Amino acid sequence: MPRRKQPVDAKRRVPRQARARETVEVIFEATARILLREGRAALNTNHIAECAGISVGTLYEYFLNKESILLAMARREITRATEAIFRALGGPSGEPAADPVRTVIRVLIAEFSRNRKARHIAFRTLVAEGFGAELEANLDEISQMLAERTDRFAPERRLPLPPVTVFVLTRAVHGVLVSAAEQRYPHLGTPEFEDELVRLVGGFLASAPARQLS
Amino acid sequence: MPRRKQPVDAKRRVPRQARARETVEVIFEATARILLREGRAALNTNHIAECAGISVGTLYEYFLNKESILLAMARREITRATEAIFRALGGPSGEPAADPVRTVIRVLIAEFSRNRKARHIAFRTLVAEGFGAELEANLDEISQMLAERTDRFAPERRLPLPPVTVFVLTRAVHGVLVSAAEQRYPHLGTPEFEDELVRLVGGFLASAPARQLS
Amino acid sequence: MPRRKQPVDAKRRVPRQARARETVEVIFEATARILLREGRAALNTNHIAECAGISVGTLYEYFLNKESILLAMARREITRATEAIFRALGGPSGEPAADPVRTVIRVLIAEFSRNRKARHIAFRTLVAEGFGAELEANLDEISQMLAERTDRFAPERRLPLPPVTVFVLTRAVHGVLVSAAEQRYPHLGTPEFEDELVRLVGGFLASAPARQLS
Amino acid sequence: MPRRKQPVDAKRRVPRQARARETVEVIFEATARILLREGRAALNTNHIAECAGISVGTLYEYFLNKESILLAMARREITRATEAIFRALGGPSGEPAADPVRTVIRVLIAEFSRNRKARHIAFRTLVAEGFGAELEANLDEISQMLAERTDRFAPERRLPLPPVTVFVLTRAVHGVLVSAAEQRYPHLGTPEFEDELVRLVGGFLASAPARQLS
DNA sequence: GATGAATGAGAATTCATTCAT
DNA sequence: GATGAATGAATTCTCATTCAT
Repeated sequence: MPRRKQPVDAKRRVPRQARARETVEVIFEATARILLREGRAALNTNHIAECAGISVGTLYEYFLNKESILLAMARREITRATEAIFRALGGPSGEPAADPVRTVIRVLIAEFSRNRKARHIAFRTLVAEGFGAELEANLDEISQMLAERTDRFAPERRLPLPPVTVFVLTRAVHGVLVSAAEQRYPHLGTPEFEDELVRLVGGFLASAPARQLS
Repeated sequence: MPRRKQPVDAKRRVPRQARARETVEVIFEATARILLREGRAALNTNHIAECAGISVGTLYEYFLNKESILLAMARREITRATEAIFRALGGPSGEPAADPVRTVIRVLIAEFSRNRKARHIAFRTLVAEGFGAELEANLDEISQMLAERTDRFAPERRLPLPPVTVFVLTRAVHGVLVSAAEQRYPHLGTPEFEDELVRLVGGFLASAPARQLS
Repeated sequence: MPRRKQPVDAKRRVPRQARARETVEVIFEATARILLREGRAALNTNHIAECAGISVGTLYEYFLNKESILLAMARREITRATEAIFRALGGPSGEPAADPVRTVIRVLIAEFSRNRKARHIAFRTLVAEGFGAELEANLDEISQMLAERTDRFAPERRLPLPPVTVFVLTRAVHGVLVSAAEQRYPHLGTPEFEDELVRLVGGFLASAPARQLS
Repeated sequence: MPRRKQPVDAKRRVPRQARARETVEVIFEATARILLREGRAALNTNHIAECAGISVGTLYEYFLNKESILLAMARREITRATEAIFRALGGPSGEPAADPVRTVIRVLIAEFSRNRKARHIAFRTLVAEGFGAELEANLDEISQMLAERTDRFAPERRLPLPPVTVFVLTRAVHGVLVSAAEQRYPHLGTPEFEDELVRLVGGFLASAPARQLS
């Protein structure tokens, strides 16, 4: 590794043309493929470029360095998961899902099942590069949205939840999913797994101490 | 000629003498300091040796390679946490703690509060190098032990818990603690935080479906 | 050229052992050889290391980058020239040379005749990297020394010279030498050349307006 | 595929249209700005094009390669200086200036005061690329012309000067000016500075050994 | 046991130049 | 004439590891 280190953040060429967006996509795919097949240690820019069928130079037109690729991937995954959840819940103003908790968990499981290894490594990079707050903020955003939603359609629920509860709840679910996705757990995707997660959340919420309506 | 990558595992000299143990300790401290202050990317053997005030050659007397340092650190943390839990629970055959769940959680919080970031990075590396199984095995071991214990003193509990439940429970707790440690979550260490975690576990166990005694 | 740019200044390993000093010398020689035979464009760290019979890694133990090698060379040349002049003039407290101006010019010509091309490129780098002031300071230091000396042994001379005169004089001589060394001028080293330079200085000093003794 | 290094010389399109001349000007300005603000190391064609607000492709319409840009800049400066001197002296066949030496020096000081650093770097590059002869030839051309001129109007002068004298004289003056420009010497532009230079040349010429008329 | 200079494969990154649009 | 995305050879630089002292 030569000279240390540029910002990692800060985009290069903004992919405006279709061609450019394609290139970025190809880079992401190559990165994921290498991560999956050969592991993080085998990930280097020359290899990515070769795998992607582009030249190193082109790669550097779009990304500042190796880390920033992983960073971008992680961010895209975050955006994607968030959108999937919104969509599943019927959009910002849509009809409430019958069981919002189960809906969200189902979507999350689906997201974490895609591309397990690359996703995980990308996320790890996000945290390692000091952008872990983005991930955490996203968890809070989702739970915030869920809370509002539940509130709107089920005001008898004793919400809003206090911040500590939200923190524990989101990190618990996230921790289970991350661990399961980490290539070690074969049951990610089974109905039992989904049931257990729903029960985790349900049990926690059910045991919440009564709280006066605000 | 650098001859790269030997099996990461397989210990070198077992540090028996006091001097040797000191050296290992000094290496661990240097590693933690670098991880903490300069991040994962700045961690390399030359730097560790320099920071530790020893020569690279000496470092290689004690560790087979870079990864094995992190591996050893992470293992020590795991061992330490496991022992702390055992101790708190009164040893393998000791008196039962009044509330084993709370006892374990209290110990875990204490452990995660120590040396937050360095510990986390060591863990992350453990996982990255493909030794995640070790970490996971440890989680399962602890929960297994807890389950037995609870079983022994509270046989009316509908144990043993099915593996999926154990998985979700342990990873949920671990996920919360990791996130709190990583983020320097200000509430890590408050009674409310402990209560919430206890409630998380308790609520989950309480909502477990009835199960016929085997 | 990868990532831009480290300090250029700031030494690495200080060559204390004889072996180390040898290595530095070997690097300098290789650099000079390449510069002479293949030109500045062909100068790269791999090539230098190969030429010097060492590995690139070793080169980087002693120098931060390519520029810092040139920088060090230039500095060594400056030191060397200064010492040669001092020596020729009989040391700080020695007997005065019969003709200090000619003595200094002779030494300077000898210095500029050695290693013309490498020397020149090293100096150019010194200036390009923003350390041109060192060179200028050296010129001033030498002329300062000369002035004191002449003053001491020939107080009837109308010294001290005003700063502008010193500036013009030193830069004039230096300019002539640099230009002659620049590979283009074949007469560097002939007695006529020396005579002309002595005349340049002599004529200038002779035409100095009278100046009251301080 | 970047195909490197074509003969640095050999012009491309001769900028005939006003638009074309404008583009060349913009490129020169961008180059000077980069040289000035970021140094030689930061000078590259992509950067120049970006700075100039044109595309790299366009840049290559006007210049064969990077070096030829600097070459053209340096040449323009030389031409400009030469023309200024001719003009000041009243043209090739005009009336003689009262004091040709002072006239030339005044013009040179004015030239070197403009655009100091960028000009200097362009020159340095010219030399580095092996076109130093062009610069030197120009110096000789000017001094030659001056000599003729002085000869024509003051035949009692013991001219022609021998080549060594011409060399020393021109390089001395040039050296002083380059150093002053490079160092942002505060006195460049003061009457004293001009006087000193005139004295340098005058003193040198006055001390020339008698020479029989050819 | 300790040292630390040396190694060199390998990874990162640049930038002059082209060419299809 | 202009554009700017793509190219990839060339270079810089790192760092795990060894081994002679």
